[in-house]
Order: sequence, then C-alpha cells, then structure tokens
Amino acid sequence: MRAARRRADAGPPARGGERRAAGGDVATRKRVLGAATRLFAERGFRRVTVRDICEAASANVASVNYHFGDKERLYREVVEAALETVRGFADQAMNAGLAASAEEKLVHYVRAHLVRDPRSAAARRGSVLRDLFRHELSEPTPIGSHIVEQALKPRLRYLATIVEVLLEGRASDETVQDCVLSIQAQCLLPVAAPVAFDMAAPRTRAELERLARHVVAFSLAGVRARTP
Amino acid sequence: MRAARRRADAGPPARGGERRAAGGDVATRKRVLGAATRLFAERGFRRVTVRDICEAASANVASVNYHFGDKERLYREVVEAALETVRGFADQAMNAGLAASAEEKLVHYVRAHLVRDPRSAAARRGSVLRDLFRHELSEPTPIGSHIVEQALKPRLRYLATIVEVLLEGRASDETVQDCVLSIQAQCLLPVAAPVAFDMAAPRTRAELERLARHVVAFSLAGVRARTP
DNA sequence: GCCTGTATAAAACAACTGTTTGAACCGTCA
DNA sequence: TGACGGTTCAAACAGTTGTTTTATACAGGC
Repeated sequence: MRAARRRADAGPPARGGERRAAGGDVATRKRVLGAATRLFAERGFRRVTVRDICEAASANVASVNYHFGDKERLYREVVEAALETVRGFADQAMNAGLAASAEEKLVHYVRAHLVRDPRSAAARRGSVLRDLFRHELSEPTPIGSHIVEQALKPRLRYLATIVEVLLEGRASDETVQDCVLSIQAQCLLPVAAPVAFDMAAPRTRAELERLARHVVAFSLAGVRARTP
Repeated sequence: MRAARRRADAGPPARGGERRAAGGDVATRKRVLGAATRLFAERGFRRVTVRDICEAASANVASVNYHFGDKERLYREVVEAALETVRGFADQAMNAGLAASAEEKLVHYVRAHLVRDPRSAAARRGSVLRDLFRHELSEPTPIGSHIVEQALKPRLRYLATIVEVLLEGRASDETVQDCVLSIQAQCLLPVAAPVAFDMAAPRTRAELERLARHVVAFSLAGVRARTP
C-alpha cells in the first residue's frame, strides 16, 4: 500500500475464474483468509502485518499479494464475508418475529445485541463483524463507513419501525430518532467500549440476561414517557 | 520503542530540575507538547509519527527524544495533562450543584456530556481527553485503562449517587448499576461512536439541546420504572 | 580567554512494513 | 517426454518509523 512502483495486478487467474486448477491445493488462499479474519477481528487492520497473517496461515509472505492483490483488498474481502454472514442472519431474525408485538420484538432486538451464546457458531461469526466494527470506530476508513451502511443502518431502520409502533404513531420523526438512539446506545456501548465497562458491566450469561431485561424495561418506560 | 540497542535515557537535565537555564528558550518543549496534544487527539497514538509532531512544532526530529525520552513518555505526559485539566473542571462542576435536586443534577450531567460549547476554552481542552479516550477504546493500552480509571470511574460513581436518590434508596446495587449504564451509554455513544451516528445524530447546538432534554426525560422515566 | 553543560540541527541507524522479483516446484496435457 | 501454467518460496526492495549519533551554537562560571 505504501511502497510499490506500480503494478499491483499480477496474481492468480483474475479472481473470478475460481477454478484453481493445478494440484496446488486451494487451501492456501482459504487459510490466509481465515487467519486474516481472526487477526483483523482481534487487532484491527493497521495492527496486523502481512507477515503475521502469513505466519498464522503457514503460508509464504508473498501469498497475500499473490492471492488478493494487496493487504487492503484482503481486508475488504474479510469484511465483505462478515457482512454477508450477518446479513442473512439478521434478515432471518427480523422475519421470524413478523407476527410478534412491538414489545416482543424489542426484547428480541435487545437480547440479540447483549446476550449472545459464545458457543453458537453463528454468534461467533457475528462477533467477527462486531470486532471489526469496533476497531473501525476509532479509525474511520471508507471500509468502516461501508460497515455502518450495510450493517448498522438497516438495524436502525428496523428499530425505528418498532419504536414507531410503541409511540402509537403519534410522535414526530425526531422523537422516534431520539428514542432509537437511546435504545441503540444501550445495546452498543458494552460492545463498542468494553474497556469502559469490563469492570462494572456484567459478564456471566445470567447477568447479561438481567441486563437485557433491564434495558427493555428502562427503554419501554423511556419511550412511553415520550408518547404524546 | 522498537529500535534502540539500549539507552533511552540521555535527554535533558533529568526532567524535574525544570530550570532550563541557558538562553535557549523553553519554547521548543512546549511547542512539541502542544503539537503532540493536538495530533494525538486527532489521530490517536499510533497514527501520529514523531516526525509529524516535530514538523508541526517546527522542531527537530530529535527533540521528542531529547525532551521526553521517547514517544510513549510524551504521550503519557499529554494524557496526564489532559486528565489534570478535566479533573479540576469536573470537581468544580460536581461541587457547584451540591444544593441541586437529583433531577437537576441529572440535567447538568447529561448536558455536560452532550452539549458543549466549542467556543469555550475549557470545553475545547476537555475535548482533547474525550478524543484521546475515543482512540483508546479500540486499542486497549495501559494508558487507556488509566484514563478510564482516572476520568470515567469517578463520573460513574457520581452518576450512581444521583441514581440512588432517584430510586429513593430502595433499589438494589445491581439496579443502580444497570441504570447508570443505561444513562452513561446515552451520554457516551455519540462521543464514542460518531461514525455510527454522524448521519442520524443531531449536529447543531439546538439539536443537541433537544437530544439532551430527550435523554433526561427518557432516563428519568426509565429509572422510575425500575423503582421498587 | 577557556571550559562546561544545555539546546538545536542534520544525518545516520536499525528494525519493520507492504510489496516485488526470479527461481523452483508440480501437476496437466500435448 | 517436454512445454505450460498455476503456485510456492526465499530473498530482496523501497519506504517509514522511532531512535541515536555527531557536530555545532551559545550561555554562564572559572
């Protein structure tokens, strides 16, 4: 990304051919992608070196550039995959509760953010995006705002529909937005700022359940207080 | 921090003598400190180079190491100064409202976080710490947890005393902590995650005032809902 | 006057970074 | 078998970073 006289486009068969013919196993590319996913989620884009990734993947230093062009395109692919995972996941959750009341949907929404079972594979993959997002918070890059656009905004829109119902459709757009922010803040902060709360915030599953119930009760009362 | 065979301790007269005798003006050290404060607040520790700082301060590359030992100790001094500024500032705010009701204190607390007058010098210096803190969120370092310890924890304790009164002293410690988290989350998120809200969140002074009023109303109702 | 200690400047250093190179490897197919 | 094409590898490259060195300027004490 820094050096380079000009080139950047040698690599594999144009990425899209996807055939990966010769006996060389497909494994390397996948191993690199996996290691990169784990490391980027752990430390963020800048604090991971190409050498770290390749070592973790038992691959040569050149493999990142060979298979992905450069470090940034590798990162984009990691982010894209994480977004894809979460997308299906979230659509499903939103559709599953179509028949539920607004209160029940709120319960579901809050719990989905605050209490995740770390043993579930889906949650573990979801946490990759969450970690990537957290790192992006302090270093705004084009990719960071892409995550916001793709993952956060749809959630905010969904939450707004819930809040509108809770407000009985009688409140202004501004009030809806304010309530959405209040609720989302409670869902996001323990995630966005673990440093700030790892001493005060709950850790065990049961405590997270309690916190989720609290956030729902607190927020329902808050929203009702703003109902005209 | 990376290179260096061993040494790291030449520098000025042991830092503490503070006499800075000869005609060479004291200015350089101060200029470097000022530039570093601005740049660290803007971009965080890792994304600022010693050369950036020295160029901004119109000083030689060596001046950071000469006057502060190394980049990290310069950073610590910046953080320490910002903490000191905010400390007096916060103590004063807390004492000023001793006679106020819990509701009034809450109003004051929320407004202090959400609506700051950028024209006030105190607020501008306070925002340095806020920015440093924001950058620390995603890269936990010893210094980051030091900021939490020195700046955030006292606020949480203060907020807890307010909430206890609002709960009429009848709620459990857990409930108090939950409410504190709900309120602090609303105060902190627009700060911690501007990326997430710069499209949805208010920007003008008047909008921030409105948001602050909302957060107070929302939170008061939330707390009351949790009063036994 | 000279010597001493502080401050600044320019250049060099060593480690680290992303990237590129050129040779070697190894299946496939003619 | 031998050329071919995708893949891997060790080494090198060029730029950046924090830090150190060496030299110089300049004040005050003797």
